This record gives sequence, structure tokens and C-alpha cells, in this order.
Amino acid sequence: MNQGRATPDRPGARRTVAATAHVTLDAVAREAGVSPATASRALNGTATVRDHLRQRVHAAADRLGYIPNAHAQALASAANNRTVGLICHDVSDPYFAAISSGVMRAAAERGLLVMLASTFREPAREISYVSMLRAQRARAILLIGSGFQDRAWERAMDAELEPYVRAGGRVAVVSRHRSLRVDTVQPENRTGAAALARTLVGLGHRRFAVLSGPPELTTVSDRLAGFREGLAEAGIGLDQVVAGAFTRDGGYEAARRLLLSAARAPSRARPTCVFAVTDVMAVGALAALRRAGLRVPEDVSLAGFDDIPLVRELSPPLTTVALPLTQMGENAIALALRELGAARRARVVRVEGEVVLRDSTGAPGGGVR
Amino acid sequence: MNQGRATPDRPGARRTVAATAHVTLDAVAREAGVSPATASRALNGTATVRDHLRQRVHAAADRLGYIPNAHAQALASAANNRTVGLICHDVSDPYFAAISSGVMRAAAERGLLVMLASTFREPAREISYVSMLRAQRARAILLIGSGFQDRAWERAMDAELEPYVRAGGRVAVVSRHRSLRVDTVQPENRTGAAALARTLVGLGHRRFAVLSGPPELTTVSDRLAGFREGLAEAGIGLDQVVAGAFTRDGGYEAARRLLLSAARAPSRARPTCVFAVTDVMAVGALAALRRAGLRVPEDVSLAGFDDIPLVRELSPPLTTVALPLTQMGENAIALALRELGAARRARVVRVEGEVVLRDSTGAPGGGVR
DNA sequence: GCGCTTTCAGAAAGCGCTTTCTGGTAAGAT
DNA sequence: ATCTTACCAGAAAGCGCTTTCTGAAAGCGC
Repeated sequence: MNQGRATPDRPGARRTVAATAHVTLDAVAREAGVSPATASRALNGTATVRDHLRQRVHAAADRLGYIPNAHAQALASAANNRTVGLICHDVSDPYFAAISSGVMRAAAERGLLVMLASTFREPAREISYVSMLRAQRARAILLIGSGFQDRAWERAMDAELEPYVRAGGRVAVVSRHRSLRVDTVQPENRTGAAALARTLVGLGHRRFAVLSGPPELTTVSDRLAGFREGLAEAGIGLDQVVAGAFTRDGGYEAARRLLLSAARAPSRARPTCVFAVTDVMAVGALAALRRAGLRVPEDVSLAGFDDIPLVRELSPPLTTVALPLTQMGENAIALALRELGAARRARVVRVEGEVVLRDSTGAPGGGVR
Repeated sequence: MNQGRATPDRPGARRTVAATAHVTLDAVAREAGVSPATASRALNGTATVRDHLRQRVHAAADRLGYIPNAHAQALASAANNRTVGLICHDVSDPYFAAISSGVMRAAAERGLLVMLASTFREPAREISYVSMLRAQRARAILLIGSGFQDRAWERAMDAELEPYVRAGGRVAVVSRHRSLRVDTVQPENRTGAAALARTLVGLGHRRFAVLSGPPELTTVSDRLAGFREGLAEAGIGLDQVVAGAFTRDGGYEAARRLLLSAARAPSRARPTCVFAVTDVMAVGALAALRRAGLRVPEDVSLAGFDDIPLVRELSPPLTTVALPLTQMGENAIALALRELGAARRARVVRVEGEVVLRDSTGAPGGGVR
């Protein structure tokens, strides 16, 4: 009666296909005719198992398509965790994308899995992600991106991190975090910005404007301070600082406001050079300047910071302070995973920024109208 | 003798700080004076616990800084897994970054953690990541990026995915995968490329070159075929197809070779319009064209595909076929997590591309010299 | 050949949770 | 006042592994 390929189900019997149970180590052991203990040892190579048994176990595992349950492994073997957590502000921001790329590569080399969390720039979310990563017993947590200079936030973050570290977790951050005593990959924002300022002064500029970001970010305050220092060496003050969001649109908006204020106060000496504290903001600023009919660099020079890959594609290509972003990501994970010395104090890897002069800067011309 | 803030350690006693054990549910239960079962129920709200007990449990958990062990939870409660896996070719590629961003946002809304793996365009790595994600018992696995049209690879991937799905795992892919019977977010590469071709023909172009990618990628063959179709409708053939890597540098290199062949065969009719199958390649191509002294679009028009954010910042801004990248990421995770219907067949969400005409294309001018 | 150490496989005890199952108590029905 | 029924809290059984601990068999020197 039945057709050749009939299923065992009664026809029309509406049922969900039963989920096939996972193949367990016990099943493998049974298939191989050994104890689960031996199967475990054979598969992991944790102890010597005689050849013929080991082969039988491996064969059985292959035949059954055995995949160990990572949760059970993590639970049973305490700390043998294969995952690291990576928290950044925004994956689609080229700055974080570049650093993440370095982290991913280094993780892949070590056979680690990366849990990547994007905070969408909400500080609270950053803390809740740390908590989730703690629950996952991640081997290390990497915080990419500027710290917040905010007492409450710092305290809350500390409260998450401190017990994590005490329980053997590793933490590394990229960028300066004021209160966090953790391993740090620290771009020399201050000296980099100062060097940039000197270079720009060297080009002949005397009147500057800065497009800065949220002041509670250490990165912003460091770069701003460094830039001021560099100018001060030449006895130059900073005419204007316009803050914007740390995004392309934030840069656009900040530049627009800068232009507006220049138009409103025509008497004021107009900046001939604009420094955006990040390349991403500079991209927006370039669009805004161009939109206003200003030529870069003839009318106004523009410089950024970070050297994200895309700024080379702009026309004009952007002058910036180059940071080895991918390598910084690699450094961060290496730092977190490295044996902690007896002293167990926070290590700091400083990375220098290098001023890269491209065509977005030139000798002073007309200035912001 | 001791100073006020002295530590209990003997001075100079060199010892590693003992790793503090994690706070367990049992500890919380003991602290609250209830059984672990009650503590579990109170914390998870899985069953009604009388008010005063629930409060005691929560208070105890707070006091102790309890963080549940996600591994133990996953193990005990079978399928209650809070992580999804996301596999892409390269995090630092803006195309994947944009899609990932959508995935991350949707995941955050659902309280899920994302494990992001980057294959660095090595097919084998993609398969091994699926295996690791299986071990993690990820609730869903998302494959972002073109499938490989390669028998061996398809078979291997299928062998990983099939048992995963049978065991209740969910899979969704972005881009067409030939053999995988899984939920798919499918950009209409073919019709999009055809529409682009028609538009370019409408601008007056008759001689085209295509900068294509690795032919084993479905995305490449679909876009190429669509473009050919669009041209064919106007009775136009495709002069040249130059393949390159799926990267910015691949686009640069392909464009360079195109220019070289044009120089070598001066008699041949020169293309007046170049279509790069992805924006990322187009970015490289633009640099190469400019490097060769060609003006875009006066000498040659250039178009891409995807509409990654950065192409708007180029000058000239790039004509392209816009895909809703972030939304595609959201679609993918939504698809994977949605209840499977009784039929349990692969669902396909088609997303249309929209031709966006920008300044990198114009009426035909000099052509590739 | 006898006691010794060494080698290696199995038994069993967890790892930290969730979830039946069980049973005591209070509320409602008779 | 007695018998159900309902409600909740605790006991206990796992989830799928790893890793002692235990003990049998084999290897060694005398």
C-alpha cells in the first residue's frame, strides 16, 4: 500500500519534525566500546590513550558527526573558554571596523571565537554588555573606544570589571580610560595632535578651528589639548572649537555651524585651517565645506586623525595623523591574553601617531568665509 | 604596627592573588535562606514565587553581585540560548560592516549576543566557523556574503548545516547560495544590474567594460549576467570583462589591466563606461582611472553596486545600485528567528536594488584610452 | 617467581544551573 | 468538620562534559 518513499508518519498527520538530539560524548563512547572518560581523553589528547582505542574513538566520532557541547566543556573544565568579548561603539564606523579586523585576525590565529557587541554609543549598553560577557565567562573582554569621563559610569564599569578580573578574567582597552586600571593600548593622541598642529603651523597657518566631539570622551579632550599645546608653542591660540557627534554627520553639522558663525561675525579673523578630531568627522566636514562652495585646500585646509582607509580615496586625500589601527586591535588581544606578570599591574602599550600630509592641506588661502 | 590600610598579606609575600570563585546560585539561595530551585524561579520569573521570598532572593543576588553562568544555563535548559552566530568575509569591508550593523541592532533589541566571525575570504574557514558555532549551540547562524559555486565546498557546508538544522538550529543567508536550502535574504542582483545597464545605455553609452570578481561567487555571476541582459535588450554586447579580487585593491588592479589592454589594442573600440560589480571595487577603479589621467565622468563613466556609505563621499559621487544593507541584516536575523511554518521550507526575502544616478556617470566622452 | 612501580581505562563525582516530581499547607467545596 | 483542589517551596535528577580517584594489568629488578 505504502509508496516506496513513504514516511513512517500517518499521511496528513500534522506534526513538527522532531528535533534530532545532539550526538553526545556518551554516544561516541558507546559506539567505540569505551568509557566516556576514555573518549574524552582520546578526543582531547589530555592523556595517553592506547593507539587502537584512540583510533576507534575518532572513527566513532566521525561516523556519528560528533560535535562537543562547548557549554558542557566550559562548565566541566572551569576556565577553558574559547571566546573573547569585543565591545565597540559602532561596527559600521571604519575606525572600529579596522581595529576589529585586527582583533578578529589575531583571534582566528589562536582558535578563539569573538563575541562582538556594538553599543551604538550608549554608555549604559556598554556596561550591560560587559555583564553579558561575564555571564558567558569570556576569557577576555576588549573595550575598544574612548572611555567616558563620567563618575557614575566609571564607577559602574569598575564594579563590573573588578570582580571579573578578580575571578581570572582579562581586560584590555584601546584608548585611555581614566579610572580603569587595566591593560591599555594607548594611541598617543596628545603628542600626535601636537605634532599635527606644528606641521600645520609650518605650512603657514595661524588661525585654526577645531571640530571636536563629545567632551566627555578622553580621546576628544586629549586630542584637543594636544592640538592646543602644539599651537601654543608657536604662540598661537585656538580661535574656535565646535563640538559635534562623533560621526560623519556630526562632522558635517559641526562644520556647518562653524561656517554659520563665520558668516555671522564677518569681522572676526577667519580660520584658514580646520582640524577635525577624527577622520570620520573630517569626511562630513569636507562635504559641508564643499557644499558651502569652499575649495579644499585652496580656501581652507582640513585635517583629521586616525587615517581610516577611506580618507585616501577622498579628493583631496585627507591630511591626518595615522594610527596603525589593525595592529592596535592585535595588540589589544595579545595584551589581554598574555601571561600576567607577578606584579600584575596594568600594562600600557603606547602607539605613536604619524602625521601624514596629503592634499587636503596647503598654504593658507582665503579662509572660512 | 600595621598601617591603616594594610593588606592582610604579609609584606613582601610574593603570591599570586587567588582567583575569587564565582558567585553561584547556591550561594545566593543560601544567603536568601531558600532553596536553589526557588532562587532560580525567583530570578527568572519562570514560576510564581511569593513576594517576600522573591524580594529576599533579588536582594541577596544584588548583594553578592551574582551573575548567572550562561554555560550552566544553556546546558540545563537545553535550547535557551542567547547567542547567534554571524559569519562574514571581512568585517572591515564596508559592505559587511553595514549589514552587520543591522544584525547587531536587531540582536540588541532581542537581548541576543552576536558571535562575529570573519573568514578573510577563505572558504574553508567559513565551514570551520559553522562548526564552532554549532559547538556553541548558537540559536541561529547567519551567513553573510555570496555563496561559493564549488561542489566540494557546497557539500561540506551542507554537511555542517544539515545536522545543525535538524537539531533545531536556524540558518539564514544573505545572497544566493546555490545548494543551500535555507532562509535567504536575496538582493536582486540580476535585475538590479540589468536596470543599471538600461540606465547607462539611456545615457548614451554603447561600449562597456565590466570589472568583475571571482567567478565562483554567485553575486558576481548574477550581476554580470544581469548586466549583459540589460545591454542585450539594446542589442549591445559586452566588450570586456576583467576579473579582480573582491576588494578595493582588486578593483584598482582590474582597472589597471583594463587600461593596459586598451593601450595595447588601440584599434579596438574603447569602452566609454565601466561597471564595477561592487562599490568597493569601484573605489579602487576610480583611483586607477584617475591615476591614469582619465577624468570621471568626462572621459569615462564609472558605476558600482551596493551603495555603501562611503561612495557618497567620493568625488565624483558614485552612480550605483542601492541596496538597503542595514535592513538586509535585520531581515536576515528576523528570518532566522521567526517561527518556522508548518511547511518548513526555505523562505526567500527578495530586496530590490535601486539605481542611483550620481556624478560618476554622464554622457559618453572620450572613453578609456 | 615475588613484590615493586608504572601505565592506562573505567567509575564516579562534580561544574552551576533548570525542571520535574513530591509533599506540605491553605483555601474552597460539601 | 472533612475532603478536594490549588498553590508553592524544596528535593533531586539530570544537562554533557572533564577530571580526580581507583584499580587491574603489565613491566621491572632482585
